Amino acid sequence: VPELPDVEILRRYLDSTALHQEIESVQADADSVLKGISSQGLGKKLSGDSFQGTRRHGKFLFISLEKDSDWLVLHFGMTGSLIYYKLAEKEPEYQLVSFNFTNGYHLAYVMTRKFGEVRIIPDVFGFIEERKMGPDVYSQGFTFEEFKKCLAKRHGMVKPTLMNQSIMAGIGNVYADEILFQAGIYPETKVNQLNQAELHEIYQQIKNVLQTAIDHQADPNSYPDSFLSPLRGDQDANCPRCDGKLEHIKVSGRSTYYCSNCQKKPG
DNA sequence: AATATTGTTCAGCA
DNA sequence: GTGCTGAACAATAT
Repeated sequence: VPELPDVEILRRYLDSTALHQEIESVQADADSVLKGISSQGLGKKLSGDSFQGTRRHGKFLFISLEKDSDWLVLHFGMTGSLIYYKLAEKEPEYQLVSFNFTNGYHLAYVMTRKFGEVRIIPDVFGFIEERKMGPDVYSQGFTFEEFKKCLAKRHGMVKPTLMNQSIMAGIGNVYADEILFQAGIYPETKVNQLNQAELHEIYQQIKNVLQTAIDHQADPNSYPDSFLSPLRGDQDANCPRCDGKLEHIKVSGRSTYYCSNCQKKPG
């Protein structure tokens, strides 16, 4: 689930717990998530240094260091999270990497499935370029004009387009459904069939849905009653807006929830 | 006990 | 070359 709002909450969590503390050692399951560096290499790189600050682009979290100019990169795949803890008996299950601080605390990078990424990079901008990532949809610079530029000459279905990180970065399966539900757009609508009003509504709902999710700690259980995401997987849930039956289909291979009454097929 | 789930990458096709 | 779609990947919960 770690999409933009989840990663933003993890970023703030790290900011409020693990900055400016000397790193004593690092343990890492090298086979699973470490990329381009060994467990020992990572330990050697970070030991004696400390986390200085954080940045986020899409679903990637970047951590700057106080002594070294390189950055630590974390991607949380589908099931990743961070847990800051002190006592050894509190060590979380499925901890793949542990940053151990001299004050006795640990920051755990936790993940049940192993689709994640932990690496060291020289600079954030170069990494974003190299991965061909589109603009971060939560940043100030992501204006309606920018959004329209991203969609220019696109012909695919709107849902996979919103989820394509090389077009725009941050939206995943769950929030794509939420954005299109709030905007009243059928998920398989072709991008080139959207009119100006529909494009603008989608743009506004990107901003609105992500901000609302962040304001609620990316916890679906606390989202407003008008939201669709808390109802995912609930077999007999009805549409929060019209009380009609919610549909569950596959779009481009991904599980998709929508309301056939509120989100009409075009044409 | 099959099946659904999540994000990214990549094969295959237009 | 380029864009689009869907399969594959790991491991758990149901």
